[in-house]
Amino acid sequence: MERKRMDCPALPKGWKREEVTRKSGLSAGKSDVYYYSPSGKKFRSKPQLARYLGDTFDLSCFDFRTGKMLSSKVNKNKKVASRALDSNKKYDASLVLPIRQTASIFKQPVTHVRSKANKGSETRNDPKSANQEQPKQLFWEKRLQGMNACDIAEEVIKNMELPKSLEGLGPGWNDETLLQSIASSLHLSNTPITGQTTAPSTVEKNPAVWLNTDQPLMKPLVVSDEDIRKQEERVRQARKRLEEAIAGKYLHTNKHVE
DNA sequence: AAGCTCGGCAT
DNA sequence: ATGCCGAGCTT
Repeated sequence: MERKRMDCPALPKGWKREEVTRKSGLSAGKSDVYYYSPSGKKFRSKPQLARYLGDTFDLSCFDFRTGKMLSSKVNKNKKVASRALDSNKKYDASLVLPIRQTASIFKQPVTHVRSKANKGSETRNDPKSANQEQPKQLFWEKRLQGMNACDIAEEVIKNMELPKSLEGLGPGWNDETLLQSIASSLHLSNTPITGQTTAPSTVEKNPAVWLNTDQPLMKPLVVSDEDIRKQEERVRQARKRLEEAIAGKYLHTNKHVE
């Protein structure tokens, strides 16, 4: 059987995966999976790998046997007690987002408490308060960390690449949080997305005062006419490829999807 | 001594 | 059923 150390795209660069089929004994035919660090150290279990990587890399979605990121593993550690204990109901913890569950395209307040004075008269689903600002937790986007879109086979879809002109801001931002932050803003707000207008250093010093929660955690961005023209061209090209694919001319050219 | 392999416990 | 790791076997 093959004993090739293959690159493992789900892990950081330089990590290799190897699958060795047992060729004798009671367990003949079964296989063992090993990983090799960039430095060549061998790993033979997920706990061993996790111990080594520590906070460096989140293995919670990582399937050791297949070497792929599986969304079915998301939230497997977390539990929602009341529902999880109700064994009659089918319940998938991975479907519960850390944000409100209502259709978020429209602003739908759940409960709005005006003041202590008129307790008992909170408005619930009051249309009048629908356009009022809802409080947002600072850096709430962090709760989206580690969540991924996935396809029907549960394989995690790689994050899209962001233009390098987009720069995040806030404590420990990275491409993942930036993308999630922008996506959330586009989804939740109906105002233009322009980024934070306060200097990044000022925001970091006192977010409670200077952070604009309507805007994503990114530095201000100017979109030029040139950018728009380029994007229009990309869309045009994509539509053309789609048209051709539908026409059946290129049934097997799904390599260059953008 | 280090690396490889399969058994077998634990889950 | 299979993930994990001990330990015997090979190099």
